[in-house]
Amino acid sequence: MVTLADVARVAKVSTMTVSKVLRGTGAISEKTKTRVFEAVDELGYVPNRLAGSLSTRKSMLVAVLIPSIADTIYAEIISSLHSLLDQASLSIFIAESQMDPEVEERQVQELLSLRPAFIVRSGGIASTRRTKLLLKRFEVPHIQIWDGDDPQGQVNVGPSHIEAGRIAAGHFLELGLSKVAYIGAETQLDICASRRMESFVAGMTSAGAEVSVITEPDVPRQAESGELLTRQLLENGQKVEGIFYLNDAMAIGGLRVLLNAGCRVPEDVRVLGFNGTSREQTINTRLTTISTDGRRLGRAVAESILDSAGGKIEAINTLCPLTLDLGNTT
Amino acid sequence: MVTLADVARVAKVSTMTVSKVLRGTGAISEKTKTRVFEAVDELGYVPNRLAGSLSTRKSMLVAVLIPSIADTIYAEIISSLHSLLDQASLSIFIAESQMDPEVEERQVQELLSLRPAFIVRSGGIASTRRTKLLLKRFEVPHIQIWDGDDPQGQVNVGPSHIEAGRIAAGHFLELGLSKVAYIGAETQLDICASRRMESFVAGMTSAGAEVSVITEPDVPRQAESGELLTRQLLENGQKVEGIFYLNDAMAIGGLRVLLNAGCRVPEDVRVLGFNGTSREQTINTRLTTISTDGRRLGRAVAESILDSAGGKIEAINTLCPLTLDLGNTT
DNA sequence: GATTAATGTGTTATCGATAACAAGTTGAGT
DNA sequence: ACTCAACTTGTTATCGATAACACATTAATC
Repeated sequence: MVTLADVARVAKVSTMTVSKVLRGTGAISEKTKTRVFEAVDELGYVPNRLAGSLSTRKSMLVAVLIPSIADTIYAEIISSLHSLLDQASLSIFIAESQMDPEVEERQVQELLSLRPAFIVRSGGIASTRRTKLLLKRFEVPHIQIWDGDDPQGQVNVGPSHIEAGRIAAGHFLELGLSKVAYIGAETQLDICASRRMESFVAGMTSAGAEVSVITEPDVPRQAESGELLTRQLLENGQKVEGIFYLNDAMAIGGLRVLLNAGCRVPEDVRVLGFNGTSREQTINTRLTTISTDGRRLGRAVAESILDSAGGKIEAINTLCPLTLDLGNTT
Repeated sequence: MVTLADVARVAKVSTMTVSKVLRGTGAISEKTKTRVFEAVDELGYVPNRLAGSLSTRKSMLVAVLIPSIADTIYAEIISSLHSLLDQASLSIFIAESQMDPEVEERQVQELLSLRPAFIVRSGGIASTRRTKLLLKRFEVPHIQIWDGDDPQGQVNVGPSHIEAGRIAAGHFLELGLSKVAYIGAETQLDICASRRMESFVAGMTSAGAEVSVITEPDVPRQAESGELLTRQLLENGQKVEGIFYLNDAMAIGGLRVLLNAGCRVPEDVRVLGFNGTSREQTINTRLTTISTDGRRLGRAVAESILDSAGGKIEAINTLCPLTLDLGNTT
C-alpha cells in the first residue's frame, strides 16, 4: 500500500510537504508542487482518510440512519443528499433501523464508532433511552429528518404528519364523505404514521364523520398488506366512502382489491395515498396522494450540512411542504 | 471524547487489557472483564473504528458504487446487502456514478481513500483507464454486480443481459410478431442496456422480423422518457406489434401513451418491460416484464463477502436468473 | 551589506487504537 | 521450597496521517 512517506521519498521532500501540497495548505513553491504531483501520479497514491481523520479529529463521513433503503421515499432523499455532499468530498454511509428501537440502538453505535461529522437520522421512531443518551453524549451534529412535528434534533427537516392527516380529512370532508376508513400497519412503532392517522381521525370525527381504523400489528407496509387489509374491510361488510392509506404502496394494493370487487373508484369509494412515490409507476389510474418531495428534503439536509461552518450546526426546523396530488381516485 | 485510555483509567487496567476485553481476544479473568464492562457502560464508550482500522490495517467498510440509489433495483440490492452484512458489523458506504465514467473515477478515489475491505461496484459502464488501474493497484476484493456477461471482477454477480434480450425476442417471436420496436435511452454509456438491445434485435432479425430502435442520447430512464419516445414512435406512423423497453418505468410511461392513443394493449401492441420493479406499483394493468431479484442478488454478494476468509475472495461468476413475469400487456 | 520579513521546508509529538512480545502471578507437581 | 507451565496483565512500537512549531532560504528595505 502506497503511503505519504512513499510519495515523499519519490518526490525527495518530507511527508509534511506532501501533505501540505495535497491539501493545498501552507506555502509551497510551484517547483516542489509539480514534483509532488508527479510522484503521486506515478505511484497512484490515494490518501488514507482513516488516518487523516484520526489526526485531525474530524471525519468526512455523514452517517445516515433510516428505516429502509428500499423504501422509495428514503432512496430519493439519500440520492439527493449524496449528489450534493459529494461536491464537498463528504462520504455517506448508511444503516437501516427497520423501525425497530433495538436495531436502531445497535446501528447508532456502529455509526458512531466511525466518528461521523454529521448524523442524519429518521425520526418518528421510539428510540431507546440509551440511543438518546449516546446521541447526546457524542455531540455529533444530529439532523433529524422525516418527522416535522417533533423538532428534537439540532436540525429538523421533514413534513408535518399532523398536517398530512388534516389535509386528508379536509379533502374527504370537502367531498362530503361521512363514513371513511384508515388503513395502516404497525402503529406503535411508526410515530409519524400514527400521527397522520390520529390527526385524520380527529379531523373527520370532529366534523361528525365516522372513521374505522384498520391496522394490523406486524404487516409490512407493502401493496400486499394493502390488499389484505382492504379485503378485510370489505368482508366486514362495512360500507365506506373513502379510504386513507398509510402509503402509496398500500393504497395501490387496496385499489387492486376494490376494483376487482366491483367497487367503482372514485364513484363508490375514494382512495387516498401518502408519499407521492407512485407518481411514475401508475398507468391509467393515477392515485390521488399527499406527497412530499424527497429530493427537496435531501437538498435541505445537504444545505444545513454544507452551511455549518466547521462542524457546529445551527438548530432550525424546516417544515417540508405537503402537496395534495389529485389523481383520479378521488 | 471518551477513549480506550479513559476506560482503562476508570477500570484501573491498561489500555491493552480493555482492548482485549472488548474484542474478546486473549485470556482475561472474569473479574477484570466485568470491571472493564462497567467502566465502558459508565463512560458510554464506543470504540473508534477509524483508529482500530488504521492499526489493524483492515477496515470494516464495504464500499458500494452504483449508478443511482434512487433506482429501485439498486435500492433493493443495497437493502438486502446491508441487512446481511450488518450481522458481521460491516458498514456500507455508498456513492453514485450516475453512469458517467468521469464521475465514477472520482468516486472510486473517494471510496478507496477510506480503505474499504471490499468494493461492490456496478459493472456495465465504460470505466476510464485510470479507474481500472486504481482498482487493480489497490487489490481490494472487487465484486462486480449487475453485469453478468462480463466477469471482469474477482467476483461477478448479476443477470445476463444478452439472455434478457434473447428472452424478449423469444417471447415476441412465440407470439408471432414480425414488426417490433426497442425503446431505450443513453446507449453508449449503459453497456448492459445496449447488450439487451443488441441481443433483442439480433434475435428478432435473425427470425426475419423487423425492429426499429428508438433511443435518445440524453434522456433519463424514467416514465416521462418512455412517454416521449413512444409518442415519437406513434407520430412516425410506424405500426409495431410489440415494444421492448429499457426498463419498467419507461414501459409504464409508454403504456400510458399507447392507451391514451387508443391502442389496445395487448391486442394491438404488446408491451414488455425490464427489471421487475413495477411489481407492486401497478394496479389493474400488470406490466409484463423480465425481472431480476434484487434482494437475491444482494444476498449473493453478501455471501461472497462473508465467506471470504480474511479478505481473500474467491473468483466466481454467479449468473442471477431472469424471469419472464407475464402480466396482461402481452 | 546587515537586518527584517516573507516564503518555503522539515522535526517532533500526537490522534486512538492494536501487534508483538515481555513480565508478573498463580498453582500444580515433585 | 522450587521449578515449570498456564494464565493474566502490561510495555513499547506502530499504523498513516496532521498540528504546531522550528529552522532554512530567499527577497526586500534602509
